[in-house]
Amino acid sequence: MTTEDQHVHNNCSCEKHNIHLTKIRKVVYETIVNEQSPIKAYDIIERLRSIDLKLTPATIYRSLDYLIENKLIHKINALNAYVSCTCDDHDLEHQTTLMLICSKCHKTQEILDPDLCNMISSHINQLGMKLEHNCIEIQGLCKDCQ
Amino acid sequence: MTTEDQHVHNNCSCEKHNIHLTKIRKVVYETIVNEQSPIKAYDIIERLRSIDLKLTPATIYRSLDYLIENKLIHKINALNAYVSCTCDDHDLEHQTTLMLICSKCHKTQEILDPDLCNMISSHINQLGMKLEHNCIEIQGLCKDCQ
DNA sequence: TTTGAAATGATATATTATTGCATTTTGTAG
DNA sequence: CTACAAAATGCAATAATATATCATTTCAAA
Repeated sequence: MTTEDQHVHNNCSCEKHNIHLTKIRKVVYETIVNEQSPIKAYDIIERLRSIDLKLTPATIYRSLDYLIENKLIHKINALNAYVSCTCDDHDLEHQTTLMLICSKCHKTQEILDPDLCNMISSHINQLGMKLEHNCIEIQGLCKDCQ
Repeated sequence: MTTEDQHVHNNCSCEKHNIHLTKIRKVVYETIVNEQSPIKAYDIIERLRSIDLKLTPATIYRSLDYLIENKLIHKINALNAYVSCTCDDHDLEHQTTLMLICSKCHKTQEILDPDLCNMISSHINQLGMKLEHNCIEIQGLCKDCQ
């Protein structure tokens, strides 16, 4: 696999949103986008080493941080792995997403459900808390793994 | 602080539920229970070293695994830290709990909300997925940190 | 009391992530 | 264009989190 035959599927137009994808950030992002399921940081390093890009952990983690900050990817805490954001429209104010994670095959599915999120949000508001993080991880068994 | 003046607050009667708390598991559990917020594995080691109990990471992690399996504690993936379960009644079939986490002070609050959990559960069922994990982490800012 | 399973000890190592400082690249004012 | 400052990356070391393996000990049941 070369970088040339990879494509960025995310609908976000980066210029429009002041997102600055350097060569390194771009190739890290593409590696994540082209993966079927969340990929680990050191696996990204291996992947890129195989196409003769030798990046150190520091570089990778800096790219990951940037991509997370700019909501192009999510970190899945349950897996210590990274997956691209599949939201359709980054123009919309980003709302909290639900990240469904299969405990067995580790595939993820990101869903936007304003109603459910509003319920969660208003529920924790009653406790004096304010929802902040943009991704709630929910673990279960996917259709194929039950 | 000595182990003697620490008390286990969890309402679970261990004998009743076939939970076998050895001396080590007990002191690890008590260390977690007596903490105000989630504590990290290596901090537990330090805490116990200060009362002359020298335990290795392997031992600590084995205890943590046991306590998690038996639902006496939760691992907070967002923090890589461990907190005691505050559910009142372990006799009830364990349902999924919501773990509210303050992104700033890292304090947690565990809530049981059958309605909300049922909504989440039925929602992901529609996608062919089955809820499995017993704890959903939700990050935000607590009352004191806003 | 034997004995076998469970728990722990001990050591090494794997995995995940950050820090600090040097160097290079890039955007921009002059 | 040039020079400068800020941003990004290179590089090396190390921190932080977690597991594997095998020996030894503990403990409860037969």
